[in-house]
Amino acid sequence: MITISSDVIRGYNDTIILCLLLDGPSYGYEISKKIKSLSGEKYIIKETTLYSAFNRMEKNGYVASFQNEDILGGKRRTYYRITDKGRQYYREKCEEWMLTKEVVERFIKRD
Amino acid sequence: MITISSDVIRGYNDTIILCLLLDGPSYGYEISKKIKSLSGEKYIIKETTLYSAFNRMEKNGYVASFQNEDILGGKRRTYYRITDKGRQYYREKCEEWMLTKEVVERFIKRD
DNA sequence: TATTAATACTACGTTAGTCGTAGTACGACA
DNA sequence: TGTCGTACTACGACTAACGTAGTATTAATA
Repeated sequence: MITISSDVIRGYNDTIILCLLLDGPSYGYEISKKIKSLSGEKYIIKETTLYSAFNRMEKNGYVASFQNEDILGGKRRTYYRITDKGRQYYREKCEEWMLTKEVVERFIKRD
Repeated sequence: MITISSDVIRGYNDTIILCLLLDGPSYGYEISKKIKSLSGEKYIIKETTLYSAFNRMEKNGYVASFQNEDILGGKRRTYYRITDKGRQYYREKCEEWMLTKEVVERFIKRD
């Protein structure tokens, strides 16, 4: 089965994560499961990649984190929510994606 | 004007270069001009990126280089031609592109 | 004819994202 | 009691792309 290598998806990890956060706050493990299932198991993000993306994006102000203090039989987690700045960044990356798609196809399609 | 950042196209530089070499042997400067014009100036590859891609791909056996000994008023250049292995790699990357496109759109489109 | 612009590279150290490996800790279930 | 799943964190390695700089030849222009 063909899967997606980290090299080719690299530029879109942040965008994918932000997109999933549009639905509401989430945390590492949940995000990684969602990426796996929504991609039809074609892309499995590495834990280290995911958590370093969270750190990077928090530094950049695209996401904000909080702890789930109200643990009702659950485990302690670090939740992330998307910020307004993150929403803006997401929209820009979507536009860039449309453009990238167009341009790459101009080269790819000529086979 | 929106342009394409190196981060998002990163995974496809080699594929784009190989694609242009399908037309026949070429060299650095020519490839960079072609990328610029074919992309509608939306993507301008850096010289260092381009030449290091050539080196990498030659090491991997995707391209082979030769000098233009027969200079007729032209400059000395290093030409690259795509190999069979490179053609195979190109085809694989095209398939991976189709898949990546599908998967990324699954996330991007939900806005 | 002198100078500038365009061509065609090469060298080198830096940065940033991903990776591999490893380890911690808690809860559920058998 | 032990294993599996969950939910992370730490750390060093790797590599593609970057910025900057410099070299050398040819073509165009003043």
